[in-house]
Order: sequence, then structure tokens, then C-alpha cells
Amino acid sequence: MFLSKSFGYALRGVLYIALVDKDGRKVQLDEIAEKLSVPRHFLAKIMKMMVKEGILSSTKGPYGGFYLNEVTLKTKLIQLVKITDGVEQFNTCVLSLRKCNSKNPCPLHFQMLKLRDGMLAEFSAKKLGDLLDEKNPDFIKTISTIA
Amino acid sequence: MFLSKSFGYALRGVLYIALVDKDGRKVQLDEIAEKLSVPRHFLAKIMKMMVKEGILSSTKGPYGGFYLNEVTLKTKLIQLVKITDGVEQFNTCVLSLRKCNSKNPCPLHFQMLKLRDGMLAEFSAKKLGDLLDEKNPDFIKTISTIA
DNA sequence: TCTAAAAAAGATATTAATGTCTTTTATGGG
DNA sequence: CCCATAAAAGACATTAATATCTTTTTTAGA
Repeated sequence: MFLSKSFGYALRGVLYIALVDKDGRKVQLDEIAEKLSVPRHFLAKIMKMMVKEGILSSTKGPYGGFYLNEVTLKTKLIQLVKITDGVEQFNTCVLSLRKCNSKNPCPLHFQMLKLRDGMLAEFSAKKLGDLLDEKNPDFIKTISTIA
Repeated sequence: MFLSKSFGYALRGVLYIALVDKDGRKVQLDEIAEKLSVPRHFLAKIMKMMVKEGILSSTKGPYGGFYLNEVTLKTKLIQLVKITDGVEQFNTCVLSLRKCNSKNPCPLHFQMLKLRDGMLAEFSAKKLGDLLDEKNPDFIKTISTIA
């Protein structure tokens, strides 16, 4: 409803790496996909996007894999949404009216604006690192359990 | 982002009828599709769904068309969302985790819950009739103008 | 009863999101 | 330099949403 599956996969992928990260060891796609029960090749595309955007790093070859970099945990959730889902949709009228705006509002303009701003606020305030809850030792299970 | 195009078309369709409604005269699909610049046959399906669900009426044949009934304007927005978009998505975890709930929350559970509840509240409080703003004489233009 | 009008129904097309498979490129170690 | 590994890249498949086109059913009126 609110966000794409790609976003969910991306977030879980990053969090998984963060959680198993020991001295910056790299994590392979195969492991992530398997542990999170996410389609391997589809996840590959999404991880690649994050690498391209610089919020995650990777190296090819033996002992290669994905790993966090300086910006990863400082990345705001909204930034991740932009990478996976794009940002146009935030500014488009729910009734597909191009001329809808606060001066010439559609019947749902202000309701949607409120929701949208609420979401933007939430997702702009939180960073990926904020989601790592040390108090929950089962956290990794939580992001893995889809069954 | 939040809702489908179908929902937008449905809402605009109903509102259009309400706005041109004179002594319960019926409005034809062709007129609605043209005035709202909405794909005719796609709109037909959506109107049909609303009729089937009882929140709108129609008759076939000459002088037939779509018209409001006793429940139309009393219909809550959330009901329309259910008809066009279904209701599953409201209860599904943004990370696709089936076991996600308030006792075993995913990292975004409470944020999403807040957004979702906000939306449900808004859309449960408003009825279609509430959207008819008599103070705005250009209202019909507003729901028509997509260019 | 016949005809025309209009919704209902159903078949097909397109597009975007999601998912799968294969080939290419880079890299560490022998 | 060669090989194995793993990401990057690209081709292809599937599914759901959106869109179009055709046929059927219902109805009002001549």
C-alpha cells in the first residue's frame, strides 16, 4: 500500500548486513537472499542500486561481497525510499490531477497532504542506524521471519 | 503511492454524477469518461464494481445510465478504497513479514501503524457527501482538470 | 415486436513491478 | 598467468494494474 516490495527487500538487506557485520566482514548475496527468503536475483538488482547510490559498498571476486560504509547507517529512510521507489509519487495528486495544489485543491488534497507530510517526517527523521535495536537480541530473526 | 488509479477514477466518477445530478437524472458513462478525461472502458469496470457493491445505481438501455442512490453519499471513503483497492494491504507488513505484529514488530512496524491508522481514521471519518463543497462553484472543474 | 441505446460482460493489449536465468567483469590466491 | 569466486550487467519470464476493443444483455419507445 505505502511502499514497494523493493524497498522492503533493500531495507532488510542492509539491516541483515549490519547485524552480522563483524569487523567489516563482507556478506555475500547468496547468504542474504537465503536468510531473508528473498528472490536472489531480484535482490541483486536492489543491492546494486544501493551500491550505485553510494549508501552501500561491495567488491567482486573471492572474499568479496557487500559491506557497510561510512554513510550506510547515517542514511535516512527517505533516501532509501527515493532509491527504490522514486520520489515523484510524493508530489502527485491521488486523483491524478496535475493541477491539484493547495490553492486549487482536489477533494482529498489536504487529507493526502497530511498523510504524506506525516510519512515524510517519519522517514526523514529516522536513519538506518536508528533501526538497529540492540535491546532486541532476536532482531535478526525478526527481519528474517517471513513464514 | 497511497492509493490506486482505480480509486481516483471511482471517486471522481461518483462526484461527477453528484455534481451534475439534477432531479436524479441519469448520467452516461460516455459523458463521465469524456468530462473527466478517464479511459472509457476502464472507467466502465470501476463503475460496475461500485454498482455491484451497491454504493451506486444504474440502468441499461435508452435513458439509462448511472445515478446516486440512498447510500451513495453516506458511503465512507474507506469503503470505496475497499472496493477499488481491497483491504488486505492495510494489514500487511511493509517488509512483507507475515509474523510482524505489535508483539513481534518489524523495524518499521510502529511507524507504519501510525501512518496506517492515520489514514484509516481520515478515510473512516469522511463520507462521499462530505466532499461536495458547495462553497466552491468550480468544484466540478477541479475534479475534471487533469491537463 | 422491432430497434436503438446503454450498461454488463468478456477478451485482448499494454505497462510497470516483480522474479529468473545467463553472460560478463573484477579480484584474490595459487 | 590461471582459476575460482562473487558482483555487475543484461536478457527474458511472470504477474498485477491499467487500458482497449468486441459481444451480450437489458430496456425504452416506436
